Amino acid sequence: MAELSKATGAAGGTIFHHFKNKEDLFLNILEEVKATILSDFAHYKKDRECRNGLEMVEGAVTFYLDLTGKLEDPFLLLHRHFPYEMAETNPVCRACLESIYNCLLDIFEEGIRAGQQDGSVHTLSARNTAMVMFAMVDGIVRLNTYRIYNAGALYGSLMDACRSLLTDNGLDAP
Amino acid sequence: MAELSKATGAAGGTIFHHFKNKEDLFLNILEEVKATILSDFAHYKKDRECRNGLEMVEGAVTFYLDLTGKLEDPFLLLHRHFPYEMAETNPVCRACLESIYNCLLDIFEEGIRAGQQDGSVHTLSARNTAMVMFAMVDGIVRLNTYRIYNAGALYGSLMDACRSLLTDNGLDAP
DNA sequence: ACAAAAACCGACCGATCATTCGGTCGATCA
DNA sequence: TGATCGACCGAATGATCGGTCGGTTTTTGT
Repeated sequence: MAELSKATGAAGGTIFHHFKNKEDLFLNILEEVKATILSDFAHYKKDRECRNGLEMVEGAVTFYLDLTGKLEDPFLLLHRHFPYEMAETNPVCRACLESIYNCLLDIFEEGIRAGQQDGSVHTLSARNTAMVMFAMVDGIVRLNTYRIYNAGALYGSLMDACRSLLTDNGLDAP
Repeated sequence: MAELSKATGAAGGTIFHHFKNKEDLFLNILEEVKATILSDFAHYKKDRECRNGLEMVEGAVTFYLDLTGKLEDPFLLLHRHFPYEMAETNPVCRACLESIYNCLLDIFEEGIRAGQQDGSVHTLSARNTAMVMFAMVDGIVRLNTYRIYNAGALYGSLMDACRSLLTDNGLDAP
């Protein structure tokens, strides 16, 4: 709170004039993060152009990488443990997190489904594949922010991995 | 500290008789986590049997999934933000984290390299592919522990994804 | 058996925490 | 002009935090 007070220039007590308590403050921040991500996604969705489903997924990966770069602090927040701990008891927090993840996952899933129809993607369960891909991309982003390795050099390999995930020989099939 | 005191049955002051301060205490815990993981890895490495590199990698994924299930608390710690924040100023902490991640990554890399030699794996950069695969597997584990989704049902799709990553048609090639 | 050492206790300390509250200030409207 | 309002301040609050310390108990070595 002291840091926030200094950063905003507002006195300590003023913050509690606008927010009930710390939890309420955090929830407002989280809602704003959600709004930003959903809005960025809407803009991206509107003016993207791609020839097939595979390109849509590739665009989604690039979009996510750009997004995490542009919104470094919000994603640092989403990579912390606290919000998920809070979500276990606070339904508002849980709903907010689910909205964010659903939005991010939908970008991948939509591309996969489109690719399945036009033949550019060979995979059975679109949702499952979307989650695995998201886990992969987000895992790289995390490796990058924690700077144990220079994972920034991995973006090329990451895109290659995504492509081979989607264009394999039907290993998902029973 | 109060929780720890209650859990161990030791009085507050007694803990500080054995550890210099909280940071020292945390570092000791982290070192023990490292020792446990490295030891578990050594045992796994000793009595595994696999016919080729691809099977080695698949075994590594299964090993990692088992490990995160068995050592739920230690991996919860590794999925928090704090250790990585501490690693930025504390070289001991950083070295400890690097040891853990190097160990985990090496399992994957070793299998990939073996597979490249026996022809069961088609990929160029073994280290990069190992990191991408690790990010994917660990990403799924994180999704699972945070319980936003029931990611436990994804282990099948995860293994499929790993296979198609390793047996693709050389998309990694220039 | 006994002394030295180590382990242990819990009251206590200062610092910091989130939060409260009495009061100031400038804008709005009668 | 004067009354009412919300925004704002910053000192004060009690709770909790990591850490200390004097004294007691247990273990160890001889």
